[in-house]
Amino acid sequence: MSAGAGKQALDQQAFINAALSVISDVGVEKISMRRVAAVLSVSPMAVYKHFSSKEELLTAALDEFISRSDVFPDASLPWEQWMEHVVRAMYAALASEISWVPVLGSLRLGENVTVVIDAFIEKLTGAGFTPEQSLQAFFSVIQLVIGAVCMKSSLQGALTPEGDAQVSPLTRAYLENPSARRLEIAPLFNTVVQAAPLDHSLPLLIEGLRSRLT
Amino acid sequence: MSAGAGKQALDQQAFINAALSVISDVGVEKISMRRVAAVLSVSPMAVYKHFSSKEELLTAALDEFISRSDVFPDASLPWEQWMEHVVRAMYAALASEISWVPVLGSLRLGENVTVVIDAFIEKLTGAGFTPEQSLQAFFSVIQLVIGAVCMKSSLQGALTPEGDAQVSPLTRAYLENPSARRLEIAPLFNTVVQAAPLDHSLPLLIEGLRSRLT
DNA sequence: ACCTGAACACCGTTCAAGT
DNA sequence: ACCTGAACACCGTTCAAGT
Repeated sequence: MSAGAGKQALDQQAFINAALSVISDVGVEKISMRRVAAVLSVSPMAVYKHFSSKEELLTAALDEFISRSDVFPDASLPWEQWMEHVVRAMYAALASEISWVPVLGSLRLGENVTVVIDAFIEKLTGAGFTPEQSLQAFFSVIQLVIGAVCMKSSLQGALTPEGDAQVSPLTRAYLENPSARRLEIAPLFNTVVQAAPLDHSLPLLIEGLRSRLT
Repeated sequence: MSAGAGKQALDQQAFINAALSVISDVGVEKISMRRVAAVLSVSPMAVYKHFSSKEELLTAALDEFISRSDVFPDASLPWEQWMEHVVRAMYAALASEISWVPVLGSLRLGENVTVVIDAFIEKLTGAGFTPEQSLQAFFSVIQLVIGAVCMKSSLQGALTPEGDAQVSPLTRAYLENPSARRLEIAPLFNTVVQAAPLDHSLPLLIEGLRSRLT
């Protein structure tokens, strides 16, 4: 917009993009105002012209991340399949940028979440649920996604290196004080822990919802 | 143990207790090695004789927190009620020390979680579920608790001051771009958001489980 | 308006040293 | 063995100043 001075003023979006690129490089836990500024070759203090704190920048970055995740399937699917797709897409998005997980509980949810809510209510009311049931279903489902992704990140020990016997830390803790019962359970334990967390909880929830409908 | 030199050597437990007291004073997000050391009137570096990093100290502190939470009700309750009690007790414990929530996804689960698992499997297999179903039910339930407590902490804007109209930040975001649909939903919105998150999701899950049993 | 530089009050962690 | 002191390489944020 300005004259050809080479460097036009940066806007909020530029800092949000920079923040997301830092996050995908080093993770949310290592992002810093200095790093974000460095991506834009700008002084660390420039960020404060656009966001009043690190938390505000992260809140905006999370909202942008959500809007880029694009979770909606074909609208013509029956509600059970539509919901399963949306939930799995949310889970996949968060699992692909797992470092968001620890801060999910401390950041405000923003504008783009409301778009997802609208779609959810539209679909479920169309299927015969009341608006209230639909809204409650949405929050139940979000709970499951967040919980699942927390489980995933806390059950597998942060970085599982390549080879290794692939025994999760919790499985190891479980077998440190063995008992008759534990030895009986142990074979199940590792497979259940390693399974995709949504595979059991999501069908349970959908079944619960279906039983409300009829 | 040593002579009456006034100050016997500190053990791991002393540092864990100090960490928990710092957490209950200032929250997990503000704990630091220096603060923990200060509680014990000791050099910050003393902590490293017992824990090799801050993360290890936090992992031990979380495990201790879990063991103190004491979630088990009367064993004679039918499984649905037993489970509802355990889940609500877990939720209440985490809600009372809400600052744990953000780190739940990044800390390893420790020994004391395995005790809870054992009790869960015992109860559910006694009610007719297979060991595998019981274990999966446990993880589904943990997902719900973690998700619910994340929702709670991220839906209410960190600190809701006393009076105020009590409109959650998400509700406000929802009404910033109103539409016919949104105005219709709005009255529900705030009440659903403010409700205890488990009140809807937990019955759904239990209903789903019950339908598996028969 | 937007950005910079220096400074303040903190961090986690290492290392050599004390008793 | 257990703890200390000083130091290193970082943080978020404030403030006065530059253009």
